[in-house]
Amino acid sequence: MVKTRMAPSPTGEYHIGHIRTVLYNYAFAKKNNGKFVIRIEDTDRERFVEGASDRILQVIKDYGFSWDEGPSFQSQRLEIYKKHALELIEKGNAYYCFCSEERLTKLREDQKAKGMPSTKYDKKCLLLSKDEVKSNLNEGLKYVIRLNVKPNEVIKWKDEVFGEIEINSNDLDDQVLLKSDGFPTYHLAVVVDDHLMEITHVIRGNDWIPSTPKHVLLYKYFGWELPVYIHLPNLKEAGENKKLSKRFGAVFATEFLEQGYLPEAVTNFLMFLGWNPGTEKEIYSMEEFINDFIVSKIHKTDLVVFDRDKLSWFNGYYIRNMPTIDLLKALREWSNKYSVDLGVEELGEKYVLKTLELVKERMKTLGEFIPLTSYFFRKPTVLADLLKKHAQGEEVKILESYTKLFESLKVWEKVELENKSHEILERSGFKPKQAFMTLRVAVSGTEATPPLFDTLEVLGKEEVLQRLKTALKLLER
RNA sequence: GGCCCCAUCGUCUAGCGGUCUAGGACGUUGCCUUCUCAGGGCAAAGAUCGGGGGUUCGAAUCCCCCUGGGGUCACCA
Repeated sequence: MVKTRMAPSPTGEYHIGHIRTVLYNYAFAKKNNGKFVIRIEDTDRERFVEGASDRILQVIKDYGFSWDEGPSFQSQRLEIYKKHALELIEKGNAYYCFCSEERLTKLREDQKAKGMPSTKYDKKCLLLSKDEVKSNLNEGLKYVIRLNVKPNEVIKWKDEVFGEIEINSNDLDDQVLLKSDGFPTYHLAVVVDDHLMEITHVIRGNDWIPSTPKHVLLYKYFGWELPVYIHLPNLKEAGENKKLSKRFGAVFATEFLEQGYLPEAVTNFLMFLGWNPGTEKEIYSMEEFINDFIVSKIHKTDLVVFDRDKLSWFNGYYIRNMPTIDLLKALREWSNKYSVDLGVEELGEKYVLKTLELVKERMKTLGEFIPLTSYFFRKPTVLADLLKKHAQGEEVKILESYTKLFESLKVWEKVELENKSHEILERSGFKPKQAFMTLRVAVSGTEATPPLFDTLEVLGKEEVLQRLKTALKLLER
């Protein structure tokens, strides 16, 4: 059975790139009727961040994912890793090392000074006799357990995306497997856990390629079957050739949600960062993605730009194509979850729905609802200059004649408003733009709104007349 | 610096020896729809496929070199 996993480390906030990795792991498992598991890799006590794992789990859920097993925590499985490290010592594939940190740094400095191409541990402790080791252990000396890498051995494996990769063991260091605090390092823990949890496919960022040979070696020493490796192109910032940076916008998975991006829009965007179906279809639901996701279609490339403009387009697309009633629900949930005041409270659900109907094709994020609809819920601030801008000196005449017209109307709906408004144009000689822009500004305070007569209809007769009156007063001064 | 990986419009990409005068999407520009902004429709600009050698009747597609970019070299993951 296919089994994939996501193994977050609770050392900070979850990055949007991590969600993309979750997405691919999840989809691949589901596509193959397999399982997706979550494992928390909390083996670094120094960088451990309180509450981080809860937040990571939460954001994975917020993006619409669920898991079939876990979360399990590596910190609760310490004995298992130690047992396996000992097993390797037994076999001669690992050894105790009692070297101090000072010696290690000095060693590295010396190697660097000598111009050695890379710095590596010198296997000093491998020379220790069994008795020496035993007495060191009895004295309670601090130790680590290191991988015993044999020289000049070719290590190779086949990556499903990048193909055959091989490396000489001379380029590998005697990696620490078990730290002096009794915790395993990543390399030991992943291999042991992936094997014990029967993970069949490892899908992760290609920044892991350089450490894969260590894992391959470990599998070999344990005598275990290698999982299938699928490395993904990493995400980068446009123009920077660098990792995503806060300087250019959100980078944490939660930030996008906070700003009013829809999970399904973000995941749709993420799907195409390193994968495509080979067709021209670009709008994908999770089900469709699971159905069409094929590993051979993962783009074999180094870096992929995280194009915020395209994300924004996806989000706008999802917003305007969502039934308005569902959008309103999403908007309310968002405002509750992130304590954002929509500023719509007193006017009732129906009214809010009408305004949303008018602005939804203009929204790129949920948050944009607020500035886009503010004049529907509060009196706008109207600037005299703006009022005069399109009126060509006729602002008072325009506002007065339309006030008179609107007062006389029995039916307040947009077709009627539009027809009657055009009739005035003919009689008075106002140009459409001249009159309608003036009205628009008087009623909304801005030059950009949904179609004027839709706006007037929603605002209602009383409110429109009041605003026209206010505008007229402003002009008197 | 050692090792590993990568290289098609600005960006995400299609392409797997001939159908490519290189297709789509985002972005950009223009036109139409119109009272504005969006949205929608249409159109345009935009890559001699990083460069140079091969292989082949024929290469974006295969091979080599160069260049450029990225990753990684911890008792971090």
